[in-house]
Order: sequence, then structure tokens, then C-alpha cells
Amino acid sequence: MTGVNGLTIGEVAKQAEVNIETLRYYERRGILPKPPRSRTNYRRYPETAIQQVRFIKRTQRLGFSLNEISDLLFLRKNPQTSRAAVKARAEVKLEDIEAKIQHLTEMRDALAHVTALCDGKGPIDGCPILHALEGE
Amino acid sequence: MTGVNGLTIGEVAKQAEVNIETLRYYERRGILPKPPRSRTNYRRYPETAIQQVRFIKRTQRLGFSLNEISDLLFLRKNPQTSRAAVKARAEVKLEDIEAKIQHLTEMRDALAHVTALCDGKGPIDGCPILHALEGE
DNA sequence: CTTGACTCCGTACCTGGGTCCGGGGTGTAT
DNA sequence: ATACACCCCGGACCCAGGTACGGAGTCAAG
Repeated sequence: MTGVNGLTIGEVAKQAEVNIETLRYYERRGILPKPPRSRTNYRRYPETAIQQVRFIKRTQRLGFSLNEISDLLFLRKNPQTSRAAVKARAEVKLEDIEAKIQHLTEMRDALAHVTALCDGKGPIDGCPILHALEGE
Repeated sequence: MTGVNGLTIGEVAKQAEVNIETLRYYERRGILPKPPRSRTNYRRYPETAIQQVRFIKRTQRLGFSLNEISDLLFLRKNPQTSRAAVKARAEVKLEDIEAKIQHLTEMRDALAHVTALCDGKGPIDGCPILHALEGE
């Protein structure tokens, strides 16, 4: 059954390291193309499906939501869209991520500062960490 | 009614730029302290509530869940703990934050890398960003 | 004293991203 | 031919984080 006829959903799931349900979910979401079916209605995926799923997962790990990913996939299907459009989306995401890093860094510095104020001794009352958090 | 008696829920919502329902939700979750009530059972928030809500929202945008935020708030809430315990909590959070920065930095670098491949010119066909995401 | 905006509460509903369930049909190795 | 793993589907469920609904009470202005 495996072979020239295509991959079963289970095989794709295993190769792409996702749950079978996730594949059916992506199909419902329109984010993964509907594969052809066998005579007995089994999904028969082309080999490329594995790469497509990995693409989705990888892109998700870069901080894109499934909606943003379908947006990217939609762009790719429209030959009249430009590379600039893709690049623009990537750049927006990049700025998102950079802003988060920036804020987290500020928070880390603030927390590190406050933590350093405390020698870890004494009662809660007058704890310099709590004092600093309250003022914030 | 506005003034020395405290802020209404609507005023706090407006100032902190959240939905009224969100404030009541936070209260149910125990993330926002229950404010005193007026004779007629209206919530009367102190001015500091606005800052508290903004703190929550800011921290959330940095990637902390509401549970983690209550954890952070727990630092200043628990009167039983010693300074050492507070300090320990703060240090764990510091590590959390550093891990998040690390993760985001990896995402940023990967995304910056693929983005840099593209000069933003030409048709989508052969777009190096999509190509990189597809193939790896 | 009425009107319209505001508040109360409980409960239901929504989005995102899945995951599981159950009753059925297949595929194949023994 | 029987067992057992695999697949089908619709729908329920999960967690997180809210939003909306609706009937009832309250407030402030005119």
C-alpha cells in the first residue's frame, strides 16, 4: 500500500512528527491541501506533503499563527503577488519579535536589579523586592 | 461619584484600555485584587488598579501566561514567606525570562536570516524566503 | 421622576490550536 | 477467516483568554 499510490495519513504524521488529528485539522483549516482519496476513501498524500507540514511547523515556531501561515501560502499560490509582499510580512514579524525581546530585556534588567537589592535575609516585612514591585 | 470614593470599573477599563469584562475576569482568576464595594455593591477601585492592569497586560505581551503572572504577583502577596523565599521566586522568574529571551532570539535570528535572502524584487515564483521555509 | 448610561451577576459563547472518542469500514499477516 | 492495526467521519472536549447576553438594580442630568 505504501509506494506509488501515496502515503497514508499515518505515514505522513509519523514522518512530519505531528498527530494524525493535526493533519486532518490542517486540512479542515484549508492550510494543507486536500489529498486525493483511494478507491476506499483513504487519503493518499504525495511525498511533498511531509515537507508542507514541516513548513507549517517551522513557520509556526518562528512565531507565525496558522492564519498568518495560510496568508503566506495564499500569496504563494497567487503568481501575481510579488516577493516584496512576502518579505514585508517577514519583516513585520521580525519587528514583533524584536519588540518582545526588547521588552523582556528591560524586564529582566529590572528584575535582576531588584533581586540584587535583597540579601535573602530577614522577615518579609520591608523586603526590598516586594517594595520595588509595588512601586512599579 | 468619581473621586475620593474610587474609580468605577468602567473608568478603570477605559484608563487601562481593557474591556470591563476583562477586569471582572481577572478578579475571578484572582489576578486582580477584589476591590471594595460601594453601599450599592459597585466596585470602587483605587487609582493603583490602573497600573496593576497595565502591568498584567505588559507582562502578558512579553509572553507570560496569566498563571505565570499570578505567580509573579504572588511574590508580593504572600505574607508568610521569608525574604529568602521571595528572592528564590524572583530568581526562578529571572531564569524564565532569560529562557524566553533566548528562545525569541533564536526565532529572530532564523527569521532575519531568511528575510535577508530576499531583495524584495521579482515574482513570487522562486521567492527565497518561501524557498527557505519550504526546503530547509 | 424619568431617561439613558452605567453596574451587578451568572452563564453561554468565541478563537486558536489542537486532541480524543466511538462506531464503523479496510488492509494484511498468519 | 480471524485478528489487529489502520483509516473514515462527526462531534465532543481541552486549555487559554477573554466577550457577549440579559434581566435587574443604580446614578446623574434634565
